[in-house]
Amino acid sequence: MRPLFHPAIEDVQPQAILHALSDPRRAVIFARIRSAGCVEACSALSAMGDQIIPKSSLSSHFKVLREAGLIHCERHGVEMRNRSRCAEVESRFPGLLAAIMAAYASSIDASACGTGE
Amino acid sequence: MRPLFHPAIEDVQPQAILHALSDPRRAVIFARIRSAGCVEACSALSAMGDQIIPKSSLSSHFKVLREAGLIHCERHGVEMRNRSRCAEVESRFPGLLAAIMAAYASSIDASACGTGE
DNA sequence: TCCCATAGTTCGGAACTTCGGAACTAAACG
DNA sequence: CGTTTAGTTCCGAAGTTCCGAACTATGGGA
Repeated sequence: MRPLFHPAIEDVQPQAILHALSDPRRAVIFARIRSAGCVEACSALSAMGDQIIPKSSLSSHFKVLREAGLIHCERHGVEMRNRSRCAEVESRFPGLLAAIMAAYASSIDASACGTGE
Repeated sequence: MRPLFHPAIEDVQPQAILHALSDPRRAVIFARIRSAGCVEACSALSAMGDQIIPKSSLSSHFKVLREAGLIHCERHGVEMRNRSRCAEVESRFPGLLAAIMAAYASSIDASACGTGE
């Protein structure tokens, strides 16, 4: 297929990161890759809570995360290995990812107090 | 005219903030309101560098920022006074705005510093 | 080797969002 | 009351996102 494009860390733009993470489903995908440390296949992420994300949507979410500079994707046999690029992003934009992920975590906490989700 | 809607701080969602600030023009508008401390009229912001933002677009950018919980808008005579809600947002999502604005500032530095995109 | 299964990508159309000009509303002032 | 200034609403064009169907790439058997 075509070689996957990954931006150099110095070309990563804050608006791309914010846009990528402004979709809650992408934020969850990224959170999982980030906390899994290094590797997670796309298919492992298709079931998200009670809803299923179609493959084509998942693929484009991964593309957005990749092109924003948030993850690194590499083919390994038949599946894709996804690593977060947290360390690089952290050195370019200190505190950004931590603050964003903490904000999501606290808003999930808050909504868990009342309703399901 | 209409009673302007402002979300309560506990209803503010991180995805709305990220979405609002993922547009560089809105980020610049917000940065100016934030650094001006309290008040800035819409019209003061229509000239942005070399490009002019039409009134209707500006109006909807303000609406997005307001509904994301980032600014407070109030009519004063014929013009609008816009205050940032930084302190409230900071107490709900500590470090978030600072990290985002610092990221933008550093990416502007980097692009001003020689190459440009 | 060929065929199949699995994992992801691309295509394309429907649904949604954003942009911006023209028309509108609201307040201030003569 | 008419005019000016500041901002909003309306609406069509342009752009983006979503997701099913068709496609491509890789690995494993017969």
